[in-house]
Amino acid sequence: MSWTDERIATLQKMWEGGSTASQIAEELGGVSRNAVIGKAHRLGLKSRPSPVKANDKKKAAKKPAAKAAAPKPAAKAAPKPAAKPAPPKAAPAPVNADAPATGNDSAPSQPVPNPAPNLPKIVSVGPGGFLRQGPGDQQPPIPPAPPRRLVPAKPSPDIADKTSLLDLSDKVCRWPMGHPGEPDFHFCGQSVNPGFPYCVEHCGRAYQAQLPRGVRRPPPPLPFGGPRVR
DNA sequence: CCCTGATTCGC
DNA sequence: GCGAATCAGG
Repeated sequence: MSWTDERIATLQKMWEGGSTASQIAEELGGVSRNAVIGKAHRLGLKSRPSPVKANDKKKAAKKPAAKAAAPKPAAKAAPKPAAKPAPPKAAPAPVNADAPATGNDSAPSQPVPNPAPNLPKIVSVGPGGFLRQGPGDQQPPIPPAPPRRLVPAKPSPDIADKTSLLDLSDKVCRWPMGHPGEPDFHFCGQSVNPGFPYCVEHCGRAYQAQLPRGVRRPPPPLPFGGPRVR
């Protein structure tokens, strides 16, 4: 298998979308996890939570003589300024539940299609203003797919209303709908909750409040998460 | 053990 | 450029 433009694009988007190299490799097919990582680095994209690269302490002058026979005298001098965009953590954002704010070309006055008139059991309010909910509280509130048309124009009509891999940007929700590789696989495409990779609705699913032990349920829907069902 | 990404190096 | 082998942390 060779790295065609499409395969590279898939790799790129999935990599940026947070998928692991294994998942990407499995999705692309015909390549190994190492191939994906190698290609990703060659493409220039890299970083992302690496278990190995993250730390850098207490190794400077600890055991210089532990390994005398250094098999790989690699000369390294790459100061990586650990760039942490600090995703959804402690963000003391003013909870303006109905102030979408910023680059919303066309979202007049209907940010959340589900105001939930009865206000069931919201656990907490996320930093971006989305509502955190328990894993089990997702059943009723997703009735109609809100008409979204913030995409300028589509060259191909059969994917006219779908956000494809190539349509992802910082402005649209990257929540995957379906599985990559399937014919109708696409992404949510809604306007993002400012500062997050997902829209408000999917932020509520991505960042769930912890439930007390015993009440927790195992299967939370994760993007690219579970085993493929083929 | 499993997983992860990073890096090296022969091709 | 490619990716298996290897490394190294979780």
